[in-house]
Amino acid sequence: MKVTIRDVALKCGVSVATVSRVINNSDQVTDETKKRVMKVIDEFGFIPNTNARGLSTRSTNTVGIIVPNVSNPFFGELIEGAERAASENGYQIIILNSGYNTEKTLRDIMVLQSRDVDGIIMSTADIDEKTLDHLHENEIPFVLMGPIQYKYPVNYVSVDNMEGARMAVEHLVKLGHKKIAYCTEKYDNYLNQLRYEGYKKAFDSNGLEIQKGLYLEDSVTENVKNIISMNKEERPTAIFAFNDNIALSHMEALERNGIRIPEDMAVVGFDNIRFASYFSIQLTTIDNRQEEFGKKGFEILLDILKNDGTKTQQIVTKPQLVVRKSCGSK
Amino acid sequence: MKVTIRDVALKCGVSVATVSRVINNSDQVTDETKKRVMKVIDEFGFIPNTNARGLSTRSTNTVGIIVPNVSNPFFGELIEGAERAASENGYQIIILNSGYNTEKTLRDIMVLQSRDVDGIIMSTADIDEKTLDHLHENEIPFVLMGPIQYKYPVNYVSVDNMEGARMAVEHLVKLGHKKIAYCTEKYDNYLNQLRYEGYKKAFDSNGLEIQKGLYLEDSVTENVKNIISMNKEERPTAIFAFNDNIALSHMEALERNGIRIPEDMAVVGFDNIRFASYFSIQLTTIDNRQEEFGKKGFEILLDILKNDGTKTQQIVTKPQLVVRKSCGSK
DNA sequence: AACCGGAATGTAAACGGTTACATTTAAATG
DNA sequence: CATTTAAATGTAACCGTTTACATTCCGGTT
Repeated sequence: MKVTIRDVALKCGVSVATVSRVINNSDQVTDETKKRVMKVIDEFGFIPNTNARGLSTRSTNTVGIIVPNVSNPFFGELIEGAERAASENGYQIIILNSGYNTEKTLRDIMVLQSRDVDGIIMSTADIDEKTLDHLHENEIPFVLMGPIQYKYPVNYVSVDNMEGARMAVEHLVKLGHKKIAYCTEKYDNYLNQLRYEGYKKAFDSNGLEIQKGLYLEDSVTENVKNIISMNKEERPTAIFAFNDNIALSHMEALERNGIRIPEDMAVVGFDNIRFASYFSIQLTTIDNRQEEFGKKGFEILLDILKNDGTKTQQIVTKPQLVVRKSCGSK
Repeated sequence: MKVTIRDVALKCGVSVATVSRVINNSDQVTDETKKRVMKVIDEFGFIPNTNARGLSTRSTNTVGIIVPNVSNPFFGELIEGAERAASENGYQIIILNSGYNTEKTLRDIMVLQSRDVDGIIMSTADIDEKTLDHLHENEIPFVLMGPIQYKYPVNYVSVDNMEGARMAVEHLVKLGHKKIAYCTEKYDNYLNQLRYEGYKKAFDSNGLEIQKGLYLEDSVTENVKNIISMNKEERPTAIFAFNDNIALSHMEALERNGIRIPEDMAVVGFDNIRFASYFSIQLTTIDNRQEEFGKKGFEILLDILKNDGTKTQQIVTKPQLVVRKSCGSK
């Protein structure tokens, strides 16, 4: 049977209130009794029940994290950063996997609500207006990982996506590329929009025109089939991929078709996932490691919780170009 | 303010018991009242509080998962499999990141206890005798992912590690290799022991002797330095790595030193992590994908919880060799 | 010796659900 | 129409904490 605060109190010959005071180390209990109670707590292996505690204090020292895919190391890093920061502050995290599904995301939020989490950290990948409305109406403290547009200001932390894309494409332009494909995967969202803006900006500021037919948003196989079917005139000499995963799968498919990287095709990604640095891959990309963001995200949340959450914070970090070998430079 | 079951009851003009029956869809409430209550629940956006519920039922429909490193996709997959299975059965999971730290693991277990989780799924990577004793004494239902030795039988699911290692090395032997290094990273544990057993077995059954000095357990840099310092006589022609991560980092370091894979050195890994299949990597390895295990693990746990947990289950799956290009065969 | 005040401790009502048991309701039976 | 019975609903105790408020204790003042 589970040992409760009452068992401890009984054994010590004190009241539950006193035991409660001891485990919350209140200063209004004698050292002598504190010691006595502690001894019994140890002896009994008493662990205070967090749920009961939360029920009475309305705070569970828990924050929820919702990501689209836990097995994607990109999000794994985000979680790790947040978990570490949380842990250091005596908070625990509950992780939910939304599977890139907005419906499930909303359900996940309710699950977290039903557990009295103090706040939520979420990736923007699977959030829609309805979800934001729900968060707003229910006055749930939350921080988003990624940029967002909404009728009210929200807390978020993100890299400057437009600028990152611009830098990536600028890098290609500086290397002499003029036909640069934009490869994505039907990411019909704000993020894609921002990065595409950056892509355009790089062209504009260099007085270049974007070729027709180089916005590729089908499956990788389709895109690559498309590319190899182009004649020398049309075929891009470089690819800017929406993210590293897309870059890598395109690289793989291209190589399978005898197109060498970087000799025949330069490639830049976005995110700088861990594998991008692997010797045999060596992807040039924009740094967007999530661990730091996870940490920052939690800190903002904590700030909201401790102080009051009246003002929102937006943190946008400056992107960094990581030059490796996939563009042939260096 | 948060809306409670009492608010709903009041508004409907029924008792809390009835509302409770509705949300638990008990069959002893009229369709008519059920409908009426439901409407108010919707209208109010009432979400039953899981913690309060758990407090009175002693069951939270939650299982905890403890892994050493969430940002490692190997564990990510494990989590994903478990999360999916849990979700399908109306369970939620709390994920804790132990950071390969046995002390933190024990603390994590207590955290989960304090939250009244129904059971725990854990990787064996950071478990010691003391932890197992704690689990045992506190009668916590748990399932381990990986093999284990303990004075009592425990539930676990694992690939047959010895057999997997044997198959991997056998593959190398069949390709004509006689000097095969065993590369690990101070994994001074049961898993390593098992895989090393398999390594030996492959030698034994083929009437071969293991060369001296080919058990490499330093850092990657050290190991590779060690290898390239060997003369043609001693230098291994193949590597069996404790896992894919170690295989990959050795491959990278070797290539950096001008040793080509597979021409100069054949490599086999263990685990078949996702990146092992990448075109430019093409690592031959033993399949040990965790998603299926996560699922199985949860199912065992569920079985323990629903029925009673008197008998333990050990599931050991047959390993599968995945032949790619890192050994030059094919 | 009576009194005071602050520190230590105790009492009991929350927190938001569930559920055994009690009660009401309504239909079925003689 | 009175009685029985089963179904629907209500009452209140309980799950394990916290905490406002009440009480006791004890040394210090007059």
